[in-house]
Amino acid sequence: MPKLGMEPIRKTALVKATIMEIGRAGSLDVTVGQIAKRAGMSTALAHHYFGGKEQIFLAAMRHILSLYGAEVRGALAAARTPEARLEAILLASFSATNFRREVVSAWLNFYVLAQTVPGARRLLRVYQRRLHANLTHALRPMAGAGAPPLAEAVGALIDGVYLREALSERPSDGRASVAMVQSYLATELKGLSI
Amino acid sequence: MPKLGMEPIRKTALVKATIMEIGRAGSLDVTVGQIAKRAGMSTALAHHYFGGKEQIFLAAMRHILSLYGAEVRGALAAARTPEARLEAILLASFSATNFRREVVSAWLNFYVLAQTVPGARRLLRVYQRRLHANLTHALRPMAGAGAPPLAEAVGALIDGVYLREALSERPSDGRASVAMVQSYLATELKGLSI
DNA sequence: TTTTTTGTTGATTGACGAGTCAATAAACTT
DNA sequence: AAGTTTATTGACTCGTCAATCAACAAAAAA
Repeated sequence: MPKLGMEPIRKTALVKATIMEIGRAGSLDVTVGQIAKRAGMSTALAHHYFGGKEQIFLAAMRHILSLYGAEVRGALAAARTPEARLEAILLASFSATNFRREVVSAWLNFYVLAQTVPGARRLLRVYQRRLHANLTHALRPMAGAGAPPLAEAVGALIDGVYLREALSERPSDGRASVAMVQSYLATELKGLSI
Repeated sequence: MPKLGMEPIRKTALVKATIMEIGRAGSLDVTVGQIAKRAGMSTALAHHYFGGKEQIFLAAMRHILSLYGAEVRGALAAARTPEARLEAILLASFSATNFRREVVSAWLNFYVLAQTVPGARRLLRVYQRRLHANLTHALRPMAGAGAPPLAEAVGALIDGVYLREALSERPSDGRASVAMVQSYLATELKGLSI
């Protein structure tokens, strides 16, 4: 009994299932069969809607990225001062969501994919540019012309801290990560006015 | 015509071939057959010496790590002042070697593997501890008791800068990476004495 | 010299997996 | 009512691959 308009439902189900399976496996070593099964359909249907495995993966990455983007926008909307803007970006970047196993796994494998798959590389660029733009905007009032290079450094620091926290033994602590980046920035900004 | 004492020769050949193949594929999606072929032997022999695919991968990771360690030690040996120590660590971390395609690929996949394979996680810990110890030692004269947490931040910054540089479009520029971390440190250390 | 250890591979096994196809069925169009 | 589009799947193809085995060869030990 084919109900019409299934395409978006099936596609989101597949994307969610893909992210869950990547989290379970810790890698992209996931079969279309596993994804389809978790999404409650046949492998043939998964192929029907996405055409191939790589496109399923890319859709999943796009989804992760859009979740992160929404989180940042949401936090940013309520921020009035530059300091609040910065904190909003950091809180969103180190939120509990981003430390969930599936999300960590997605990001790490995203980096691997970005080496060779043009689509993944493009998505990574989108993330990096957006982060850089947000940081520059927030830092401009404090750092003026020094904002762009400082944003570069803070962006790298965020990625590095995330990487370490995500791969640490203990359950990841977003608050500590935020504090670390903030203390770095505090000194850095103080330095500017000397 | 079996010459004796082949084991170490075969093993190093396999490790090198593994790293090259990982670089070629950009992932761990590499067959034992490809590795064995590049190393000039049969798949059966690869299994004979290593027992399985995972052990080949771990040996390759160990090799990458030992190369990096040797590079750091070499640079550190010549450094007399704390500043020179720091620079040595940075130069080694952002050397051309570490930006070669195979090495980048090995590191990225290493992170992925560290999520699920205990052996890989252990190796990652070794790298992190060693870096932290080296940084703390170099920073102690300048930062005193503040050295350990500062070393933590610098370590994360190094990883983050490496990640970005390794995945950037343009050929990676080690010198710029070193400069970025150094300028961060300069401000940070100046801040301490205020 | 027999035996054991070390090196080596072709061939095979057994399993899995991506993608295709033909077929079925319900809904929507004309 | 006939035709078209959308949804859906079981079965199949074709390929790959990790791991094992049996067998051969040469050096070292006994």
